[in-house]
Amino acid sequence: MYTKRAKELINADTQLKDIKFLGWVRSKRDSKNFTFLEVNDGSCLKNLQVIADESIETYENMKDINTGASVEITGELVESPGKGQKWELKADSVKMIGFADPESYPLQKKRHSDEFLRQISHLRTRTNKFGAISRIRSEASFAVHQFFRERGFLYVHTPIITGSDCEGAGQMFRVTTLDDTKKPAADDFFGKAAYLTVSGQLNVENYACSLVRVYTFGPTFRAENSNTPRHAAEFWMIEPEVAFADIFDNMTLAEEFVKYLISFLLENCRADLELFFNFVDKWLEERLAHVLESEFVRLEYREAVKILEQSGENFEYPVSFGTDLQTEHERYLTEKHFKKPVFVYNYPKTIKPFYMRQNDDGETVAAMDLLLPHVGELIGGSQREERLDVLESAIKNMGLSIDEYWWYAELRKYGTVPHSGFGLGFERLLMFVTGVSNIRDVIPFARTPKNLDF
RNA sequence: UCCCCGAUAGCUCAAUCGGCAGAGCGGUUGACUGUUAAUCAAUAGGUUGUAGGUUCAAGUCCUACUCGGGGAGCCA
Repeated sequence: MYTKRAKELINADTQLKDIKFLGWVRSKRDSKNFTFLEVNDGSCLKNLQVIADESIETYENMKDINTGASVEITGELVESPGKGQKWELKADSVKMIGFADPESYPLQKKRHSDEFLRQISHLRTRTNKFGAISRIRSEASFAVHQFFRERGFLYVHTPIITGSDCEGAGQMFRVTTLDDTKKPAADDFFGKAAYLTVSGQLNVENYACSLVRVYTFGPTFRAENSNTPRHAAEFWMIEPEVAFADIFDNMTLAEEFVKYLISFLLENCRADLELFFNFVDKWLEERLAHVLESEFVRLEYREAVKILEQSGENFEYPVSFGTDLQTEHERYLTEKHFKKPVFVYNYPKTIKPFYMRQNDDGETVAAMDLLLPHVGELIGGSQREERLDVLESAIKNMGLSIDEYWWYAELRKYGTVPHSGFGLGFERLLMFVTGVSNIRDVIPFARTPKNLDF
């Protein structure tokens, strides 16, 4: 007896005897003398069709086997006489492992709304769409590691708990064991205030300045009260950091990385992606192909402002040097003007954090954002300030304490090197690749303001 | 956090001017010898998000709140 997954059986080359198969019933179609079950085990998008004749000994079990039940089937994989599938499992025995009460089981064969499925996140991976997302997410994670490993990067596990009270990106969640948070932080577990990380960047820079090519890939937390389809309080971020690399090397790496991930998924998740091409976004396949073919635009912030000023568009927010680009501006650049991914770089230093490298013009820093059509900002990164005196005055000018960053500054004191890196929001990438429009649907159990179920 | 929209059966939605609470799907029961979101017949299922208010009468109008969606800000 061989236990097999649906993926192996559906792609089998020959008939197979003595097969054991385990999974959950997606649908049941019965007639007087026989029953068809569609059984899914999550190994692939397709269900395995099981046919059980009333003559088998265990046929009586069938009356309790309804949509949602877990089952163990043994039998023979044979060519299916029906249309729609090559193989089917002809059951010698059907056994119910776990009952699912059809009166209350919330999933029906018909399509459900994403909003409804979010309320049953514990069951939604039993649908085609969320099963597919789960497989794509897993494969994409693997591809991230493979991309960096092929290029000699080391994977660094940067801490989740941080003591820096300002990492330069958003509000932080406090971590405490105090029963009263008004007590002095000196009495707390770490003897100082602690937070969940908003970025592994400062730590991973340390490693780049000895191991040259490194990256982090882990959970990241923002306590911003953001109520949008693109933000979550807990998300996964990929942050490569490379020594001896400038802002242009950084953009080259980012472009290669994004293209690699898309190609990898098109090759390895074809069947799952087709669900999204067919039912989620009809332009998706074309858009992905277009990104792979395009050379990403590299546009200085100053140039971007000029293009926007001369666009003739009636923007709600005016464009001028020194203000950040608004969503409407980003969309104009990626969706109307260039119609492809755009790097915008060399932003005014007044709107960017202290660690970005100051350019010789005295006004801008070597920051870069990658903007994608229909997704917006996928990547934010920069060349880092490697000159100790410039860094220290930037920290001071932003009203931060140099003492807090002594270890970060010492990288510049001992054998400093130019280095660059970026952060890529993993869920945003998944949204782009699948066309799914809400971040809550590409992460298993979403954490967003006022939502901490499951 | 701000602006707009919404919440009616398990799900997706309808309900005219404020006047008897409806459909499809799903469920249940039955029929059917190869089904494919099976088909056919019958049937059950409701404190209309919560709390107030206006009215002879509220799913429908008003107020607050909760949750959801879209947009904005913040950002990945």
